[in-house]
Amino acid sequence: MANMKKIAELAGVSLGTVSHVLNGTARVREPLRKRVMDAVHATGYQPSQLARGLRRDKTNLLAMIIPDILNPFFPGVVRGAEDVAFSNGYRLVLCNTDNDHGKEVMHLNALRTYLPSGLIVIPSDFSDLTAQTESYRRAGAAVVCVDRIPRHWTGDSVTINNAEGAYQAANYLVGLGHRDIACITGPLHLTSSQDRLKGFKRALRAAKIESPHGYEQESTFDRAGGYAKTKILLRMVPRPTAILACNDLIALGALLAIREERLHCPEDISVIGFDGLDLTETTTPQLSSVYQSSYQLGAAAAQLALDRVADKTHPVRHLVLKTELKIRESVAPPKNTGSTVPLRKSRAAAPVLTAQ
Amino acid sequence: MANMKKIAELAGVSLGTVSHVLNGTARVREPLRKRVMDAVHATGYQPSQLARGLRRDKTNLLAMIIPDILNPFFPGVVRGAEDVAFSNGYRLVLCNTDNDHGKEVMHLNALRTYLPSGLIVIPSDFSDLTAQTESYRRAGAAVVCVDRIPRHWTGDSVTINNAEGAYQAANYLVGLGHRDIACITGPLHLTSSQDRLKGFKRALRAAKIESPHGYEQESTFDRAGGYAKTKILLRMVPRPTAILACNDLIALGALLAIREERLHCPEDISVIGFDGLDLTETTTPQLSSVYQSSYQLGAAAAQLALDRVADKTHPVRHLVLKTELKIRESVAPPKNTGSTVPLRKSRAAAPVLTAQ
DNA sequence: TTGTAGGCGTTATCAG
DNA sequence: CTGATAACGCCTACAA
Repeated sequence: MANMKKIAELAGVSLGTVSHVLNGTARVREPLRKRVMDAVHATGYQPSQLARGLRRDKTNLLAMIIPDILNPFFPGVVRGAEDVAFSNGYRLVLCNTDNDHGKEVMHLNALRTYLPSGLIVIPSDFSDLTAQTESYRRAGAAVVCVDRIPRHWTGDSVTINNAEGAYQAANYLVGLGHRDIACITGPLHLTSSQDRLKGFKRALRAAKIESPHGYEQESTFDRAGGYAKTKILLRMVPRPTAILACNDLIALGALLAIREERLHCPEDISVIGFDGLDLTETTTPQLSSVYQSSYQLGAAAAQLALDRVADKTHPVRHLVLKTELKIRESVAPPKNTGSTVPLRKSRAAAPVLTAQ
Repeated sequence: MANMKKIAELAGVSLGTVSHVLNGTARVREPLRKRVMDAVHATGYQPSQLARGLRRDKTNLLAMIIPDILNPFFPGVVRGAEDVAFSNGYRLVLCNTDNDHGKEVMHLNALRTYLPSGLIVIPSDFSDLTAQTESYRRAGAAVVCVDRIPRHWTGDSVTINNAEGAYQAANYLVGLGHRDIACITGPLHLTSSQDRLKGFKRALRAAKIESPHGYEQESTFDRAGGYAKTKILLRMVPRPTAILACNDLIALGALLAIREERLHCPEDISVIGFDGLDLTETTTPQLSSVYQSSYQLGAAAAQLALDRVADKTHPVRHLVLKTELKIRESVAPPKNTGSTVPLRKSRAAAPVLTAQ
């Protein structure tokens, strides 16, 4: 592989001049410059990122740490980050933690000595990352925290407005006439889960609704959890007429449990999910959901990181992206308040409604 | 950040000894060894991957190039590769090409000078990669091609048995009594698409079925393509009674088009997808599909790469993974041959069948 | 068994 | 404006 020395020989200039031409670090006279560039093109020379990084104390790598790319929420985040990174000449090193703090630390340690310019991290469930990430900052890397923010986090961050999103969803159900509204939350040690629950409760409080104790069920962020918790909810008296599922996978499990109990969504029970994944469009009924742009989340995070690379003294920013309530087929008024025609009419076997 | 020199000072030994201890490249006497390790632990020292890579002419990075992580097929591949990489001490640099050969080349060029140990690539649609990847081989990297194999590819590769998978699916439809079977293929410049079509045709030939010309529709590998092509198919005379969609997203589009035309799957028309994504379980009806393990695909690719890193002289391998036909709700015998009870009975509004 | 020194490919500093 | 030259941190002959 060609190196600078060879280019210098070919162009008949010194090594330093080649570097100056390549980095624009000094105004080199045109004839020399051209000779250098010709040699570069002739050989297909590309500078060694390894040597460059070693010398500059920094590479064009961004470390990205996420729980699990198999969870359909995360590909969007990764893609958003990669696009912004790529268009700025950076590359992404992707690491999955499975929400395992040990793995997270291993990745963090292993990548630091590559001297990435930035670190974009969606923390594993239980982690307090300040210790680990501090060493990145010391190494000059820009650290951005995404989606879930550890307590006491002081660096840049991007989240969505979890509380507001949940509030709007719950409020919509209230507006439809629902009074018996349950919530299946995500793991409550996550800030995002906590905030969604807060928003849910605020909506109920505003409507002066008091829920039975078991109406709030904590679940894992997956279908199995949603299924299990819904089974519990469906056995409660009074049975809830609506469920706010704090992510779409939970909602998927809820739909499954509802069908298995020979109930119908939305006629017997309404369901709203959270995230607005593509799969909400292909379920039956189509799933209403609090949409958030995972792509924007990732893109914003990468941009924040690159901004900080460019200016270390920039004041810390906490970006909060908006959610959007997308109502599809999975919600309807409760049976006993027949104020509105149900949204789905095509299913002949649907239970007859009391009004209209 | 601590470096080897500092460790040497702390332990009161020479720089070379530290290196020997760390790399096990010479048998260092225990007391010295211990002093070195103590210093390492005390400082939390980790060797600079940049310097090490520069010196060794190779890093513990694997470059992974895929079309688009947002396509639900690819996260599994990435995860499989990352798991194998991680458990062997390697990290993955992830690049999306959007099937854009230009982008692919940019990524390839940008990553080469990081001296990754391996390159795992799912080629962009049109690319002949031999030129690009040759430079990786020269740089000592192990190159593995996954899922789609360029013509004339001579290196290691992993694919699935596309032809056999499609054959089995088509054959199953034939066995059910279908004679009017259409196929919506992926882009036919991809080997995977070609092979699936071949398998489809072989099954029909074996059953002595001759299809009208338009029964083979070429589509992009997405929902929109599947939707559009299905619309075309549904207007043909005779209308096909079954469709083999060459991936699940196409099948999703087919389901949508069928519903929009007020037809029913599987009563009016059967659909089988390809890939066996999770989403096939949550559609209505649940989608039958030719399952392949994207995770295994990625894991095998990474393993092949690491094997070659360990032994450059290993003979070239072409792994071909098996598919498995998963029959769910989206297939039934054609209406005019009432040999079997349809699989779905729950929908009251379903058209009456001619027999049974 | 341990220490020394050269060099991997860059960049940056500093004379000319 | 151009050219030497010294690091960056590590590995590895080779010498002791």
